[in-house]
Amino acid sequence: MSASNLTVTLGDVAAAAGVSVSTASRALNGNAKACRISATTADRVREHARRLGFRPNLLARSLQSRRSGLLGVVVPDVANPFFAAIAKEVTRGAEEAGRSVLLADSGECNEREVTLVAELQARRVEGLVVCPVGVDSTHLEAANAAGTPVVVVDRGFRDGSLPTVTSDHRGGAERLIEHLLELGHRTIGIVQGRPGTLPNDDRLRAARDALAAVGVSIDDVPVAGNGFTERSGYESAARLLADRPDVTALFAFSTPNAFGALRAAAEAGRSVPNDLALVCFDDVPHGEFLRVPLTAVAQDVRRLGQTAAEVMAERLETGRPPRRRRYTVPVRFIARASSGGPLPGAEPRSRRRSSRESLAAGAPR
Amino acid sequence: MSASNLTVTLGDVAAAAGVSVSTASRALNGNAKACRISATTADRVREHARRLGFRPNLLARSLQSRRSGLLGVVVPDVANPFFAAIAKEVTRGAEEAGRSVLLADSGECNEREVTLVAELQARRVEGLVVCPVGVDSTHLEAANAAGTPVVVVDRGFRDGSLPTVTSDHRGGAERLIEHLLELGHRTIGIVQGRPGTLPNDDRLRAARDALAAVGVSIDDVPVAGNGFTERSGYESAARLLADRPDVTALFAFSTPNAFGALRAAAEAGRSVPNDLALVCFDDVPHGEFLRVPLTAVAQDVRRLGQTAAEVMAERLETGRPPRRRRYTVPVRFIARASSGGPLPGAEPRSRRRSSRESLAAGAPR
DNA sequence: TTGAAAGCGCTAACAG
DNA sequence: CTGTTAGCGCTTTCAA
Repeated sequence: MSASNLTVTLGDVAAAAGVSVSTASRALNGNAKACRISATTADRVREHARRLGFRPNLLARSLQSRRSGLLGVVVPDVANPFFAAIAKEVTRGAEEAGRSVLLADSGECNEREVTLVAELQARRVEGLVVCPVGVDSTHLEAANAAGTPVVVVDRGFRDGSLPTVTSDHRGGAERLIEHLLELGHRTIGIVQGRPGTLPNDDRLRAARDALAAVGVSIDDVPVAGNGFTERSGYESAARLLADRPDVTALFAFSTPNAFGALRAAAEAGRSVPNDLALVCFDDVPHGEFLRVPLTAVAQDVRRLGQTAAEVMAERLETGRPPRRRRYTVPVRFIARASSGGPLPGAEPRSRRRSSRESLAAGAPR
Repeated sequence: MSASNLTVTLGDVAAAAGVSVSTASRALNGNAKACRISATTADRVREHARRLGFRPNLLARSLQSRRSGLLGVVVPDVANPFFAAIAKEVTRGAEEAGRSVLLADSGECNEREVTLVAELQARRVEGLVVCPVGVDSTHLEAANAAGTPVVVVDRGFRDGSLPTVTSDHRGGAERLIEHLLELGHRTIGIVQGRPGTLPNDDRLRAARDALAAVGVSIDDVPVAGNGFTERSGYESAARLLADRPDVTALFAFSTPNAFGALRAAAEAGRSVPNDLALVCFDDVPHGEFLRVPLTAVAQDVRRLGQTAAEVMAERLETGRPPRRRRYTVPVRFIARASSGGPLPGAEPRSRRRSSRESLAAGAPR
């Protein structure tokens, strides 16, 4: 029996085989041919390595080769299926490239993110894929400048130099607003997520723009909310419905926001979609089994992760900086029951094809 | 400006400060006092370290100290919220203990799991938390024996020596069956998950036992299914409903299984809960917004992960083997609409308090 | 075809 | 109080 033994070193194998460590190293690394090691010697070394259960120490190898084979991944909440899906695709990509993933959870806390990034750098990760908390990017810019390539996913920063992969937030928001406009809605309440983050602000701006385009003044667009959570959705929707009883539709910026809004609507005695239309950014798994299936814009989370993985892989393999700074992944509009039918008394209005839509660039390839 | 610079070594700092590397090392590791380094020297070293942006190379430190500070985590599918939640808790626990997590995704493939475990061992992880694919454990037993402590979560192995953290599968299954029995059901179809895995087989056995206890012969319990997926749920439920039109209730072993069964029921023209009761193991987030809220047994996923983290932490900190081999986390029964009301013509039957229930042991502390 | 030796960056005995 | 020395386990010139 040759149970693998973590304490057996290359030296032990070499000794057992009666060769030097350098020979053993060469024999085991397939450099046999290249380094002109005799077949018999190579076999002997391999045989002894097997017998002793030799497992090369990757820490030592990394130290010497200056290549850790590690990729750092930082997300605000691993338990969130959205980030979990991204982590999965990135992990898969890394493993295909022979790298392992060091996963860290920032818990939506910027300071923690800073610490974690430093820690990962100390472990000499070769690259960093980060879904940042989103308020500050100096630590990421610094890491990138210091030679650890950084790719940012989901949330990002309006300026700066980091390659960023996001969904087409603007296109998606615009599409949802257009949909509501088609149905005759004009007073649309916005249940936003976390202000200051790029996805939130992009969606908000796009929504306002789309409304402004049909003459709805910005003051006539009630907005509330302070996070992508159900709680924020509930509280802000409740407030919105109380303050502005004239809203006929709600646009929630996340599914938790939408579920919160659903609760608030129910408590306010407004049934969806009859007394209130509801649309949301992000789809919910098994949405078809909901009591009120939600009209939504689905992000292609896997593609988000894959794109990040590809951008990182290219950066790592070629050593060249990324081709672009922004990679925008298209979203998918799904009309379902929650947005209801045309508002009574509304003149039908056909959807004007959005200029953005055709711009939504896919990932390379 | 002192941008952190990954290429600055301890030697550089020492040179700049005009001391030897050992002095520099001691000054920076807080061993100043213990090693009687003069305060001024220590300060000078620290100052230069800061100025140069020195970041200690953890790979080198790990190699020398023989402590990688790494914990390996292997799950069948990171994108699955269940495993993501476990990964999160374990990650949190590891980070609290100053360790980083190497995350790997086995993709439900046993061979891949074997490879990944070997890879993680090569990276000298100090411990391994694994949600195994579940068919073979020799590689895990080997790792454990070779000195890398292994903790198994969710799926596990009936025999072997690995400490295992699971939900109370038997108690949960028994509870659901009891519930259906109370409502008067006697012909209950089982939409199982992946046969051969411990959770599946434990649930199946408990369900059969509970039915046998009221005189339902094992041949009268139709069972179908080959995975925890929606597809398996759909196909097996369809088959079950076709072959045994007399079933009045279905017990799905996972939420995807349940959603599949829901589709199959709809296609078979049986509405839930009126023409067919449905219960399932595992809860679904936002279950209250489903058209037919599902009666379920919810696993305490976070506690599953926390327990695994604790068991691992204790093992790592004390060096002692775990106190027990099985850690069973209680589940929570939630009655909702999908199981319907009492079956017409069924004599009411009060629930016999299960012997298992009181046995469901919590995690230590 | 193989070995000796140097060194990756760090820590820790052991001497001063 | 601080420097010297010897590695941790591996790869890789450079010689032989």
